[in-house]
Amino acid sequence: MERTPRGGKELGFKLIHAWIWEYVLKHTVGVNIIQELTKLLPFPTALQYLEGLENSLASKPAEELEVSMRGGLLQPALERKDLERPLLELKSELRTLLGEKRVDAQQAKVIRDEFRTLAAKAWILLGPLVLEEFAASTIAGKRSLRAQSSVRSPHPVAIPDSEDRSFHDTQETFVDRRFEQLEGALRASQSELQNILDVKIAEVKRSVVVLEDAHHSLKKLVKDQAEVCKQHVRLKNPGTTSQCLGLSVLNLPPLAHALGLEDDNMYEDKDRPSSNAHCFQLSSEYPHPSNSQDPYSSPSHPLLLDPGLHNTKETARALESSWSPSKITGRVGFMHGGQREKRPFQEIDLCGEVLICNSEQTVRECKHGSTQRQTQKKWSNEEVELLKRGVQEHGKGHWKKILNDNTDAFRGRTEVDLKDKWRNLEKYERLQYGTTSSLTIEPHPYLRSPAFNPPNRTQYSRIRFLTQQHRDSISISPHNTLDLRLFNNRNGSQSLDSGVTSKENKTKERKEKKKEKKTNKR
DNA sequence: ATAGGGGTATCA
DNA sequence: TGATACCCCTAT
Repeated sequence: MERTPRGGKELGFKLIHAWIWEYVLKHTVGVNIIQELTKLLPFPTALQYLEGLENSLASKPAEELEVSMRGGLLQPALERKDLERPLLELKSELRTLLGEKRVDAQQAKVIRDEFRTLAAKAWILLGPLVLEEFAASTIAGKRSLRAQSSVRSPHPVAIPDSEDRSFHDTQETFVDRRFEQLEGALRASQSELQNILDVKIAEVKRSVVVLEDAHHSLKKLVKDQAEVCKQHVRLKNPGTTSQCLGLSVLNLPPLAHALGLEDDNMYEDKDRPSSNAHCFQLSSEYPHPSNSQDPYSSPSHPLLLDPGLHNTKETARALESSWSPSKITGRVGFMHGGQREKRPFQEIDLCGEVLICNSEQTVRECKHGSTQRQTQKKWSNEEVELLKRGVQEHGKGHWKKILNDNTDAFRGRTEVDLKDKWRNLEKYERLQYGTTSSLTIEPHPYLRSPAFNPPNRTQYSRIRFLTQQHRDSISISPHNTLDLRLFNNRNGSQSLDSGVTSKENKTKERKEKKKEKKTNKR
């Protein structure tokens, strides 16, 4: 039987060694670790394995060999994942040990043993590839061995050319040189990445400045506009002026702190904290972002502009003409559909210039001859208890049944009221429905410090609206200058007016649509 | 009839 | 003044 030339075995040895090192290098950062590993990696197991394979190869006819290889004799016994995980674990352990510079003999032995096992496994994984080269370089022409493994080495190993001096180098030199190459490449890519990162950071910083400027100018604009609006629109409840003009958004915390701001669901009601107290309780777990080390702490939300469109002078006039005070006085006490037992209406001051209209909603009501808003009626404890019992009995969603069960207690309420109340109970008292025992207060998963109160539903919907509305008109040009098409050249008022017109048109369209519907019904 | 979006009166 | 409680509208 022909003995395999010595060179073949050396090559195989080098290959697997180099591969292991490439692998380790790829997953390791510190040079000291690599140095330490060098001492721990004799690979005797792999060597033995190789010798065993060599012998069995030498004693078998070629056809049989090929069959057995195809049949899976040399197929990798491991998935790469299986190899990777323990190696990574080992690596982190090594890093810890080396970081403390206390690798005692016993620890070293454990590590060495584990690495031997891994090396053996690595050999199994790499076997077919190595053998292919092995066959080609040693017994070329005599045997045709082609490993049919579908598995490829994750890190292809450069096979030293036979003319290359490195082929004759000692094992250590070979590996060392490979390290230098790889380390150099690593360093180069790292500095390249750092450069890219620096450029990006600079860009972001510039953008932040631009956005802050924009924010300030927009804020000023909003305030000015708001002053104008206030002069022309008198609200029924002056306390809600800011609310109706959307000025509350001006007081928002820096939104960019909010993780996942882009996520629309973030500020959904279900995600809101049940109370500030609860927030406070949770704040220790989730410190306020301002406590973090982030040097790019963000400015406030850049698009905090409320056009206050339906509260402009024009709108106010339109409202006055379409909704005369006398009409309203006449309508007090109107029974809406006759289905609901009305509670007494609120006194409305129609004298002078009090304009009782805060929103489109009210406009619609007036236009269609509906009544004014019901006065609020507080839910009594009894009612709430009845509602809870009803939900337990009939289940959530069967409001009519619940209402019919207690027509007296729920006098003046509709099934919709029950539904709304239950919604609030769920929302703010974390009430669950179903079994009796589940009617409890549960800790809310929303985690936020009290210093950061997310915008409420109204605020958020405004922000969303405004962001959408102004997305096209405000943008950052490629030259990092703010493109304030809407506000440039002191044409702000004009541009804004045109915005009003379009908004009014939309409102008109809606109204007309409604009219059409009504007439169609008739 | 119900669910869910949304406005606003009122509370703390 | 922000947050909640209550009420209203409308698609399904």
